[in-house]
Amino acid sequence: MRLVTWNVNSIGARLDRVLAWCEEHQPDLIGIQELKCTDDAFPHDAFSHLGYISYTHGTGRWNGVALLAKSSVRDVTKNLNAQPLYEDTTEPRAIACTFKDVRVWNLYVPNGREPGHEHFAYKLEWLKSLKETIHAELNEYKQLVVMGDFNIAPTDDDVWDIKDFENSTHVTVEERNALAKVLQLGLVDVMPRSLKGKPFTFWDYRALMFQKAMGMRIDLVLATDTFKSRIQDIWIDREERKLKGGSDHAPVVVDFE
DNA sequence: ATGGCCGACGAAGTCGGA
Repeated sequence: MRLVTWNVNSIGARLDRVLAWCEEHQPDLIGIQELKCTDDAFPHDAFSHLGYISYTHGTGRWNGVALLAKSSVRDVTKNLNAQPLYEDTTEPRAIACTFKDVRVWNLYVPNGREPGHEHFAYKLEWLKSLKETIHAELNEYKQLVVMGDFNIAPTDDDVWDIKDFENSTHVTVEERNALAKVLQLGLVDVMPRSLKGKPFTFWDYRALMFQKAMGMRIDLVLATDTFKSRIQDIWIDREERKLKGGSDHAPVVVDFE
């Protein structure tokens, strides 16, 4: 079976690429982030032609997450338990489902903008609510995966050069501690295999960052030990990031069972 | 040392991304 997480940076702008990728790589379940479209505007038909049922959670211009499955799934959940608001709205950043015997959470963690920003405090609150949600889920599910764009580089090795990250988000002690609290519930950050170079999942569009190998590992797959033991391979499709008209994030592919 | 791109919205320029 094949499970994938991918921040597509607008499903509207990326539709042809995402369809082509799915056709070539045949994920059984793919979680995508940053839809930038409403549930109504989501291209359900285009995916159903490829055999996917799409479960979407999007409200428009920003954010948005979806799960696309080759077979029907159960217990679709949107939002975290007691998810904090941002500017009085519950943003569409979390969706979960039960796929066969595996519980899968697909996340788009808030960016944080800069340390000290209101959005940074929101990011930490959001991660706290993620911890509480996953804590509750672990009572029910042993085969659990929490994946998506975490907007956190877990260690200094997960960025091209930590010296370039002074006063930056994604690498602060606060963010890493908030992630560590989720892991302490009984999950492991499963390290993906890179097809070339360091196992980065994101390269900024600007300044030839991809060509200079200046990336970050911020798209993560967290798994319980019982699910991790079923993983045969986990790898980053950097080839997709190379292509013209691609997302700035690469798909992370989990082959299991 | 700095900035360098891209997408949505909407029709120019601003915001968000990380």
